[in-house]
Amino acid sequence: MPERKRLEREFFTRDGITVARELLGKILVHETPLGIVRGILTEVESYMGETDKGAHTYGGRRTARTEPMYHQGGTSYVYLIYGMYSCMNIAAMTEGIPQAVLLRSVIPADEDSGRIMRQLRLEEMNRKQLKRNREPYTPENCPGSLDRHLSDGPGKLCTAMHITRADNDIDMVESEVFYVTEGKAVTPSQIHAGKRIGIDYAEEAADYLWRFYL
DNA sequence: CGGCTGATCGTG
DNA sequence: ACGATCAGCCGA
Repeated sequence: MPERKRLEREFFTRDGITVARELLGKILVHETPLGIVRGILTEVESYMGETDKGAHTYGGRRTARTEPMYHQGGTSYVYLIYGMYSCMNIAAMTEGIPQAVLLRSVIPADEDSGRIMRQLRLEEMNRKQLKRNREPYTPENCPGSLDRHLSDGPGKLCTAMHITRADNDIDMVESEVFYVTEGKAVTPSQIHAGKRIGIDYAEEAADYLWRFYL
């Protein structure tokens, strides 16, 4: 199979809504010690700078944590949420304009990727089993929810693709191991829009249709 | 399938 | 103190 073309700077230096919609169907690639993991992006959300009450950068909050959102389009922004999960974003626009796209869901792009995602998610579930003093799951006896919900949420996506805060503030246009490539064709009619999830505190911004999914 | 809840820790 | 969440548990 021919190598897919990587997305260049021009793709990411557009507004956060355009970049979000255009990312659907593209392939997120992470080269890890376990092998290359490829996920087809199926759900994303836009976070639109200093005026978006749902965004970490609302009101111009520029701190050590939010700094990557202010960097040029194509920069990764990975942060810890609820003390135990990572969330992965890609910055849009140019330096100084803190728009970003939260990556909410992928499906494995090939069999190898599916195997790696399953292994990483299983390891994560077993760390919790251990703490609860329960028997670890095996690839055979694990609950069906593992496959049904392999990487269909921002935290699960990061676990399945081995994305941690070590991957924060990476330029995904230049990186050799963490980048996005062309994927499958998506037509406008395949793109659905809904309210963003988990930002009830954002008042009217909680109702904006800035979540996009296939 | 939908609703509820505890877990857990870096950040400001 | 507060989350851009998740899994497990419950009832329908």
